[in-house]
Amino acid sequence: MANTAPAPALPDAGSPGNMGDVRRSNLALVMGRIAQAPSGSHLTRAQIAASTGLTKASVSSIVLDLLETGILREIGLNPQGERGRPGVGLELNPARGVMGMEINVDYIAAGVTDLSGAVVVQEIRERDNRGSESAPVLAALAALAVEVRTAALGKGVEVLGGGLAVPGLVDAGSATVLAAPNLGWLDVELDLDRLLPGLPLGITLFNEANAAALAELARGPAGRHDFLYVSGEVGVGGGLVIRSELFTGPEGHAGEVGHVVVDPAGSRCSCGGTGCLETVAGQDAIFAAAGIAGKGKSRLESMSALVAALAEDQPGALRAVERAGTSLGVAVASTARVLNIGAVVLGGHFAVLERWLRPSLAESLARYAPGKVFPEHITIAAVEEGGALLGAAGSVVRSLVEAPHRLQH
Amino acid sequence: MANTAPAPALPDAGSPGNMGDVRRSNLALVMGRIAQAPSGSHLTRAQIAASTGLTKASVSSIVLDLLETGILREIGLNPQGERGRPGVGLELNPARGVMGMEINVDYIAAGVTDLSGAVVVQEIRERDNRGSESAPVLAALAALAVEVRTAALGKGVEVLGGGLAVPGLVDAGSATVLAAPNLGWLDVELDLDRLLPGLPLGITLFNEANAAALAELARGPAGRHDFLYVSGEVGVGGGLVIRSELFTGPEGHAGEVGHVVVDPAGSRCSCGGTGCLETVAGQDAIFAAAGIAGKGKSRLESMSALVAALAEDQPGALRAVERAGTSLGVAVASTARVLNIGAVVLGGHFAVLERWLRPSLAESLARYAPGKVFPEHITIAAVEEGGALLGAAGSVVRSLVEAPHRLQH
DNA sequence: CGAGTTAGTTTATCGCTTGAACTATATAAT
DNA sequence: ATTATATAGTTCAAGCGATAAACTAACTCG
Repeated sequence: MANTAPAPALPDAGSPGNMGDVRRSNLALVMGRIAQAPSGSHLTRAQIAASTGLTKASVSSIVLDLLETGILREIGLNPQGERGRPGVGLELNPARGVMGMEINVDYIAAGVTDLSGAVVVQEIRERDNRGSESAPVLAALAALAVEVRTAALGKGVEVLGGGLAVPGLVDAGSATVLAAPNLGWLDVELDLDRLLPGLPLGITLFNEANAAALAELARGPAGRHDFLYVSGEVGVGGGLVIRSELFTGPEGHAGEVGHVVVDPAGSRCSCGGTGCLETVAGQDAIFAAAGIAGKGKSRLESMSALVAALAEDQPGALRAVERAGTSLGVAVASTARVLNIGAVVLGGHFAVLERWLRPSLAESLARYAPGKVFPEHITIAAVEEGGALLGAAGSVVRSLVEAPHRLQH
Repeated sequence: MANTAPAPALPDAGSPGNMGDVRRSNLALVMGRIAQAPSGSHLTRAQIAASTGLTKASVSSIVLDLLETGILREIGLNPQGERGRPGVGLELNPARGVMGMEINVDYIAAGVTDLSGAVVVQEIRERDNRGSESAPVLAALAALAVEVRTAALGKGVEVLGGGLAVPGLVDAGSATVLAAPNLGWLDVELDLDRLLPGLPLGITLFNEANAAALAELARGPAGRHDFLYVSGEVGVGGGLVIRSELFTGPEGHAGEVGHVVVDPAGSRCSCGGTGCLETVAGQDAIFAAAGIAGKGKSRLESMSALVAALAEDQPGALRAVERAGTSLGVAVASTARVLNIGAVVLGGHFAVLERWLRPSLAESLARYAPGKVFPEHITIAAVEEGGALLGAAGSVVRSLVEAPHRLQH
């Protein structure tokens, strides 16, 4: 129930195809058209038929199914003025939504968006989760989630499914957090169904950086289908989006740019490796190199101190960030060559420090991947706050759009 | 006609699905079962029905279609001894094959395999293609291909399609060699239909390292679905296989391990970058570091000289190869982290030098990607000669197996 | 030789798309 | 107002492909 990994619209070779598959595929096709239409565009059955290539008869039948599930809604208003019988508009039902959740080092969060991605409710609760057992954290999150769900229901939005983002390696299939060093979690299997029971779509587990990358895909500039999202947090995470799909690799945790080797002669990393990007460009590494004491300060305070130091042109801070930019360039260059990726989106502290990071990053990319990653393809994340939460929710919506039959019966 | 990129068995969302798609999907399903059966296993319709989940009636109808295209054959012989009516065996028609072709720096080659991958004819012709215009090279290859085709026909094998491997960046869609530095080709669009006209499946263009990786997938140890193939030639190329699929990235040329940065302070690379793996582990780089003069010697001669030097424990040669191994380790470690890949297959000169390369490579991997790539997952290529050729041919066969309807009518 | 067993084909049925005919509802022309 | 025209959406017969069950075919066993 909880394991709703993004499934292909049509069955993978291995199981026989039947006419039900055709139906499912066409349900997804129609659903996709409606989902990608700009809101207020008054899409009609006839238009869908024309743009998809399906016949009007098929579209009518498919739309009927979708209306019955409740994810679609007819709009009575018909914009007159054109000749001929006016069509009935179709749109995603604004009374249905999904919940995004996040567990992070300093906080837990939950929010509900409707199916078009608009935020209905959102709640962040500070909580020091470092080294905490998973049970109390999940209990706190469950309480928050129930609150947020009733708040959404109060606004007329019913929650169909959920996504949970966690800062660590996850196995979505078994709902297990394999390793979240900053939380101190190792091989923790989460009982997601108990977190928020009775959701028709269940709850899916995501890696935080991957979820943030997905948010960037959904909410960033249109037409960008391939990029590397680099998430600067305590560690350095990454999310790879290739042809508008999250690329997760054979075991589901690709995109770990934080552990690309940027200096073979570098220092030891918490992962056991040597010279990883994280040892130069992670938050702790930058604070240390900039001479900002971390003791007693929260990460947010340290970050403000760093920005202040940079604004005052303090050489130590400038040098630390410059070095991070150069190393980030090396890591991105290597990744770009191996993966044939030409665009980079900076998130987390890399977005905050972009002004000071960019020169050395651009220079480094020009040196190590000339003609591959151009400065204009280095951008900062469009989503500032709650990226992981929004990305997790958005991904659940997307998987629903790609397999709407899951709501039937 | 020529652009037969491996297509999914079922239509990508975007075009309406109809019952024809179901048929195509099930044709591929049945075809797949027959193709993956060990030769001589006497697969029957009933067995296929049982293992695929299709009904006997459907299988019969599908098999009939496949027999009509000529890719399948019934075996009259029925192994008696079991009770009940004996089934008729089905197998890939050994009278059908595909042609693999290769253009490389020092030679051109063409060969025909049958649909089960067995080599029917193979011909390598030495030819210095360095800096040569594409037209004469293609003319020579066309002549060779025609010869090989008639030779195959003489052995009763009809060629259905072909694959051409080239050492450079290619765009399979437009049959264009974007850049092949070692040939001196830049943006050369190939007229593949003229190379060998009248093939029902056309001819597909491949990158050499990618094709070799595919050969490794098809002919290497069974059960290995994810690996990085590193091809050591004049340059260092790579092929990424993920979940038994070639991963080519958004623009079709992922896997370029040769240009991962292994030493930010390293020397300039022919690609314009700095400190790329190729500047340390490419053939020329190793020869130079080992003190083996390239002047006047062919690459083969230089390689023999190097192996001889290594066998004699000459320190210069040992150091050069050790350094290459260390750098290869850095590049593989970075790649492994970004792509979540845990196995490496060494091809080209890396396979030849494996004995001397392995210690430093293993040590390097232990240092830079501890717990990710284990020494026992570093193996040398199972295919020694003509890997690219076999891989290109095999990939064409595979795309046929995945979409057998392309031969209908 | 007949009973039992398994392979493969035939036939009726069902589900889904298609295309054409048809109904519904608007604007534009008379 | 009435009629013509245009467009939206539904209905209905036809076709295709999968399914299940009945049937025929070909072998082994006793």
